[in-house]
Amino acid sequence: MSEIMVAGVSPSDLPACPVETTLKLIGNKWEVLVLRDLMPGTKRFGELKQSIGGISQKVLTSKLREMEADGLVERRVYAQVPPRVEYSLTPLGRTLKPVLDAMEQWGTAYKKAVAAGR
Amino acid sequence: MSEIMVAGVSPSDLPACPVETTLKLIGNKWEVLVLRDLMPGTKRFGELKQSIGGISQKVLTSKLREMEADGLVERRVYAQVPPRVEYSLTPLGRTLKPVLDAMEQWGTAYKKAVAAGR
DNA sequence: CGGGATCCTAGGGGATACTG
DNA sequence: CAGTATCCCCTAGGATCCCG
Repeated sequence: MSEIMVAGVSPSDLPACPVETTLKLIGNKWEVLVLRDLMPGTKRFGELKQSIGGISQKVLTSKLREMEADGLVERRVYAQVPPRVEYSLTPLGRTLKPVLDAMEQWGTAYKKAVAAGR
Repeated sequence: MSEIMVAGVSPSDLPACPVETTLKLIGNKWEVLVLRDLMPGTKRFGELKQSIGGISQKVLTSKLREMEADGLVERRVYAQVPPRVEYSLTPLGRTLKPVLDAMEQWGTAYKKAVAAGR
């Protein structure tokens, strides 16, 4: 990750604890789900809304804006009508894959334990 | 994790997606921080409140109760006065270490990038 | 289609006071 | 000390309507 640019963020904005730092960027349920659904590749706004499921467009819009401002997500607008807007992860956003993987693996193991253990 | 007992949870309570399953249990900022601070070992209520920082005792109590109900945290009460209550992670709770580690590593790398890259 | 702009509500969460 | 019990606030987030 050493070559990733992190514009507009001063170290003093960040908590001392690394875990809290991570929470500042993806401490919200919706943010994690956006990450999950963009990890495989680019998606349009509507696709994202569908695949996340249960999110309102207002919230999805605002989360995407936040994540864009944080440098995790890239927004590409195509000048055509009807509008086409595509979202994808930035290189920085993709560095979060290990976190997502850990969550996915734990969830899988937990579900297995629940199914078997009781 | 195959030998962990997960009482009182039916598979139908859980989302299909493993990531969402994980979010159901530790999708909250405070829950992650409780996990972080109990990972090294047992702590008393007051210690926990201090080390987490910025959490009210009402919220801490309720989060600990939830996590206890979810089988992540164990609560041990010592019959003495003044009361002594100790919290620790259950074996199941400890299986979340990889998730916490991933978050910690990402946060560390990110902070380094922010400090250097700009 | 992708979103602004509004309006509105549930409930997460703080502050304070009291108790075993 | 570790809660429980209130009161209260605020804002995350849903629903709707409109617009380029």
